[in-house]
Amino acid sequence: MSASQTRLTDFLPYLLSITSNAVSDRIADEYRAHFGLKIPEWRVMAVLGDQGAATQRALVEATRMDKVAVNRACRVLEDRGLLARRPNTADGRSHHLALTAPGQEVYRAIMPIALEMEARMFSALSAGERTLFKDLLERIRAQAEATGNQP
Amino acid sequence: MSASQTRLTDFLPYLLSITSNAVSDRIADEYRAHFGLKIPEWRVMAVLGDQGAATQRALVEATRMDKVAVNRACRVLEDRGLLARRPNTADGRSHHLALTAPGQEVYRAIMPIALEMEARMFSALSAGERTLFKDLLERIRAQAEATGNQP
DNA sequence: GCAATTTGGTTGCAAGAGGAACCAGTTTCT
DNA sequence: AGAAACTGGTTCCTCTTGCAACCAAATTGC
Repeated sequence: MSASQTRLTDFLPYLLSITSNAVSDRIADEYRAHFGLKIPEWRVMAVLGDQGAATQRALVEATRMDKVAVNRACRVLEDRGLLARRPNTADGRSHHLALTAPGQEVYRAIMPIALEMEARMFSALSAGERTLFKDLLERIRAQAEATGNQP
Repeated sequence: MSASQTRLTDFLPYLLSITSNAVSDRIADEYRAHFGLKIPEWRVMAVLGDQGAATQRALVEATRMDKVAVNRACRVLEDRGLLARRPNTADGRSHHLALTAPGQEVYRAIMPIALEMEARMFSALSAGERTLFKDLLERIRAQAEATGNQP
């Protein structure tokens, strides 16, 4: 029972933040070095590679990123020819976005690296601890988001 | 054993990132609403309130923030009269920074709120789970930082 | 069928974060 | 003691991020 924990380094939000940053930085380096992709771009590719075509709206939901961030990431990927827009017959405002052939190749090349990097990054945890960790994160996030919306 | 987990929402770095952001956002709101403090400023106050005087160099270590961020936070706190600089007799380049009397009052007012907020944010976890979670975070961060430094 | 509201997407702006260059004071080496 | 290398702190600049306003297409209500 830590009686009076007033040390910054004992605060969970602080620990959570610096850990997340350490991991993100490390991963961002890797993606940039290997493919010149930033995290938002990689996230969009991950969703499209996994789910197939989607609108930006759908990508916002899937990645939990701001719609501006999604838009920018898509534009970059489009400019690089990794992603193509096709008109959405059901709704003239949006487009169906999908990976092009080169985009799918990049996706297939990235995926194993992403998984291997995740494995390396969390190698300090046993398989059981990893699933437990996921579960804890999920509960914390749910709580934080629930707490947030009382205007 | 998730055979082929290629879903973005199954990636630990992704989950870690969005959870950390959710918590940070929530906390940032609280500090801003109550005291007009940003997270970097709050971190500096937390360290000074707990440890007493320190140089910026020491604050950089204690908070794991960039030295520019520390400098800016200190300047803001100084302008608000919450923190004072005293010459460092041992080293003319740096100063000893410490909370002023009003600064200590703010610190004492913030602390219970910070603790209460932490408790609320992590109320989804049992006491045992919280310590476990801390431990897992620590190991992950160590691993991430170790992985990072091979130039 | 047309006005009013909503929604997907885009643009612009302003704040935040981090890096590189820089200054002043300190240590090291001769 | 003086030159060279180093370090704490500051400034400057760039890149990223998020919000708010905006446009165009679509839906709702009359």
